[in-house]
Amino acid sequence: MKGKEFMLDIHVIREEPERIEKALRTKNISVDVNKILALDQQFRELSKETDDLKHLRNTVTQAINDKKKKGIDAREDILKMRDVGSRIKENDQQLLLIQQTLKEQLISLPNTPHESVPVGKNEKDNVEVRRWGSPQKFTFNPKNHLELGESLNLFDFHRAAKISGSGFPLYTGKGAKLERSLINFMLDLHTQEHGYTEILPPFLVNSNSSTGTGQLPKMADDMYYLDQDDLWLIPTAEVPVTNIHRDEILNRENLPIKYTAYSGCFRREAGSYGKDTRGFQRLHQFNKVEMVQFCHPDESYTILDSLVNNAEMVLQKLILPYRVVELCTADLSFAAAKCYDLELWAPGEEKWLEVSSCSNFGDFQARRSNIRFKDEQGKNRFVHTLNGSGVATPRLLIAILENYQNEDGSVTIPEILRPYTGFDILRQDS
RNA sequence: GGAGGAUUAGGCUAAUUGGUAAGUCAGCGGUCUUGAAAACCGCCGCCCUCUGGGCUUGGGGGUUCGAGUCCCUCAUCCUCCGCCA
Repeated sequence: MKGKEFMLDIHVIREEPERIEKALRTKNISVDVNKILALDQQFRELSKETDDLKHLRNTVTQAINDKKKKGIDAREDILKMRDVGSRIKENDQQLLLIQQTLKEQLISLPNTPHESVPVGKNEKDNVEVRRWGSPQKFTFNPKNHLELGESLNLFDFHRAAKISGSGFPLYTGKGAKLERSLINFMLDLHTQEHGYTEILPPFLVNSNSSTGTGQLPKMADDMYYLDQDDLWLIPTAEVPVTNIHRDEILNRENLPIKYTAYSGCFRREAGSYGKDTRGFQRLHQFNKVEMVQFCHPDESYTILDSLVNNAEMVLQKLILPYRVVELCTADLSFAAAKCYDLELWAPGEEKWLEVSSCSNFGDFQARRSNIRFKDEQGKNRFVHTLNGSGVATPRLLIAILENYQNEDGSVTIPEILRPYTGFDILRQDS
């Protein structure tokens, strides 16, 4: 049995079952660790017994070989081994069954929160870390992004619904150009100033990839699935980009490896109908620039801070007011050990909108995906993985339209974007 | 979609035509050295209840006392053909 199937280290569960149970409880997950330990125990006992049988077979089989070479009759040994062979086969089948059950249990266990994460019961216990910029004071009643976008002909949700259904964006004219400009601006920022290598990944991935980053098995209902080809539409570039190095041993000198990638993102949003669905707030398809890093275990929490800063720079260069929120234990995603969200202020909607989520996964994803490096002693160890949005465009577009709107209904383009858009203001008649 | 070839550990490469994976390079540790190189020794895929065992030749199955080797099946890559943006 190989260790790579496990996400939480079975050794850690063996040694500190209470700590794991307690840590998962802060994530609002109740797990019966004893059930897992019992399976593990059962597996190891039967495994030992079978290994002994195999040892017997190996030695006797070698003896048969020697006898045959010397011309001695070995029929008795062969007959004996026939029985041993069938017992081994039975045991192996039983072992496989136990192993599968154990694997199902382990693969469904979420990551444990880092000790520094504030313990909380729900999203209300998230902690605001800092704010940047100050919301504009309007001398008029600010419009929301839908009113602005429709009057400026930037997008068309009615026709999008005709083509695809609700929750799919259709950008038109300067709206489409603005969207493309945002993507290019962010990619240029991360590659030129933050040292990331640009990636343009596949948008469809197989089940192994989805399991590696932790989307499967828990999030299966939230992803689009193509039954005919057994492929999943990616909910984020995190999935294909992290899986670039699945089953690889990375060179220690190359760490940290930093990738940034644009991708379309596809989410079924099952169960979230009705809330926050207006306009660009929640979509089945959207664009996002993602940052992914692979690093030495000792560095991951330092790198998390810089990752958050990289994402913040997008918002600062666009001069948009935002706040940084640290998620409490209960609000952490399945695979995350620690996570910060960036939220933009939207004066038209009058609320904070999440545009980025920056997480450290520790060795959780690396363990599932078997991504390792050789450490200073030449031993293979799992890397740590991190990723963060840098950033998602729909809510960024909302914030730009609503923060940069003028009294006459026009919208000024943030200065940093103008080289990309080629225009500096959006007017009704242009 | 069809035909043929290929897949051995981090890389590269062997294995009596069925007899239980041999080497090499890189890397890590050690001896030696003022230091380095060279040389030599050990480690260098995974698991276990670790002075010892077991597993591992792309994945899964079969035949056999015994499979890298024979059979079936799937995956990936290469070449050719067909179709097509």
